[in-house]
Amino acid sequence: MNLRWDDLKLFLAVHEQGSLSGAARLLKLGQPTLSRRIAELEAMVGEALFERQSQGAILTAAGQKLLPAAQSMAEWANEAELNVKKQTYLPEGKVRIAAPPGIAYEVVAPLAAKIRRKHPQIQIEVLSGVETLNLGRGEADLSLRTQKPNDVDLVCIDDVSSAMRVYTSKAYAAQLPPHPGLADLDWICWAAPYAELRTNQELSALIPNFKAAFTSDDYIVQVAACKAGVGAMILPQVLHHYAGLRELHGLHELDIDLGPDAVGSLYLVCHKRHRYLPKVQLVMDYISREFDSLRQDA
Amino acid sequence: MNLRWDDLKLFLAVHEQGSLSGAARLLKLGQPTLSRRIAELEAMVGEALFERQSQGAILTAAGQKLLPAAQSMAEWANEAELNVKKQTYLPEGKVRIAAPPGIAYEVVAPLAAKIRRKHPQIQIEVLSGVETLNLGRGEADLSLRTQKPNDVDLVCIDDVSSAMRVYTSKAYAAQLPPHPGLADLDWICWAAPYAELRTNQELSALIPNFKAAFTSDDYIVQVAACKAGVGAMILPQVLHHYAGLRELHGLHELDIDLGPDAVGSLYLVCHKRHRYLPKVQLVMDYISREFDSLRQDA
DNA sequence: TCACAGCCATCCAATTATGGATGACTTCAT
DNA sequence: ATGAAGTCATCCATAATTGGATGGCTGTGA
Repeated sequence: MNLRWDDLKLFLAVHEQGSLSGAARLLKLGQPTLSRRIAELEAMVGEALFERQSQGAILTAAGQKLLPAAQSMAEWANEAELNVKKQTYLPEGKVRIAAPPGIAYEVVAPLAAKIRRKHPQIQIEVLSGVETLNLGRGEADLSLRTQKPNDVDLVCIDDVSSAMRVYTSKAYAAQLPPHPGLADLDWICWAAPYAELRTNQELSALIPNFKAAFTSDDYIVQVAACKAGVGAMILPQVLHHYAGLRELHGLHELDIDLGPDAVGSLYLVCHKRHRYLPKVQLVMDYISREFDSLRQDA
Repeated sequence: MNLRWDDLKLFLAVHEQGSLSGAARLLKLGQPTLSRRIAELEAMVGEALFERQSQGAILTAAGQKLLPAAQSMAEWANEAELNVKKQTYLPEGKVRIAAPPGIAYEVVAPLAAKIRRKHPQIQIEVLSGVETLNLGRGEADLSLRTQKPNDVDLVCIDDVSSAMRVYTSKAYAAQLPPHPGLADLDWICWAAPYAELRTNQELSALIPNFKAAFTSDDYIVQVAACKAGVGAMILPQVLHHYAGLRELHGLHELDIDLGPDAVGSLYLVCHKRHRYLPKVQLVMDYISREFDSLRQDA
């Protein structure tokens, strides 16, 4: 006959909740689905298991007889879940996170330190770069991306948006004319292989005959140049607020409007196969909490 | 976490069939479906349950831990099916009993006949041998053992003890000297693979330079040799009393003291998961009643 | 008497799952 | 060395399932 085991689960839920609707809510199923599934189970069994009333559903005699087996299955299913939880309760192992260089340095690295203090059994490997790694192939477990993924196998767990702002050293800002425009600034930009990054492209779009005054492929070098007064760079505002004790400390935010579209987003992405791995979940939770604090600082 | 109960069913089928393809065939599912469903279960569990090989799939340690719960669910699901089919809680199905050869022949076989007369819907399979089968793996539902189990998952339902005595044919006994010693007897013993049985070892301990006069791996052959006057064999006294109408009828009990430790026990053992299965419980009740009559005859 | 809230059953567009085809791999027999 | 037979994983057209919308019913309170 081959009763579907999940149907027995639904059957038990209906009994415990006292109604098909209640069971549907508990199991996060549609009420039509619950109704149909129970009807199919009854068809397979050959007689009614519930007597439907407007107040709910009551077990028939046949349903009463099925109940002990369903309850025992539920007990063993719970054992299975506890078993699995015990086995995987302590997340451990390496989690590889891919992130753009600035994010890698300012957000992920300090976060890794924080996670490691609490969870020494977790190793974090940060892949700093801008290539879209193949999460499905295991090239990274998690990815922080500035573009929303459109691959159906990828899940966007969380995201944070931020205004993009212009930052310089105080000394550099002091020697600017009043109300400077974008073209009045010397720009610090990304060198190859990062030349195609969005900030570079936006500056090219906004400034006629745009030429970067300084370029580097190393984020830290760019920040050092900015602090040394070489020029200006575009950064997410939340990074400036967030990294109070980090490299961005001491940079001055210019009061220059980059336009309504000057908003950057950061997406926490993973492959759906990895989503429930305990070690990945642990790190995702930490990143989400950082996103929470980023949102509150903004 | 909410493991899908049907996924556990698939998991168990893979284990029992030894491959994803085999499980797919058994369950009349597509092999890609089976492959994906197991992958999804593993994703939810957070680690691999099977080690895939070209020869099939082998349980990992995590899979081993999940197995008992899945097996128990299967048993209760089967109960649910039987329940539904019969509309009454009439135990039915196959019960496999493992027992040492002599016990299998003298006790279990006649008992099986008795049970079948009253309960034709119960099938009994007797596994005659001395290996300690893995009850947890479902290799047998019940076990009659001469050693008390110490596995925490096994339950000793009942047990019976008996003095061990020496038996020969009357003709053989008639030609013995008065008050013969153990060394005066020709011994009928177990051949490989049963050579390590306890009676063999006890004789080796009691008789210097002990050599069996006759060995066989077949219990019936040993009894036939004994009746034919080849020599003596050690048997539990209750078996001789019990099997009044059986093969041991006609054997003569010698008045030889084997010592105070010459006591054998028989334990009725099952796995705690099977304990409350109606079919198993029915057979256990019958065996316990046989133990009762063995104790009274002693 | 009437409105409301809960229930269940049905319809059908949207979503998800399935499995045939396929490729890659390993093992075994010739 | 080679072909056959088994395994597993992936793709994607097709089939199956889901659940929002809806209607009908009952019980309850104003």
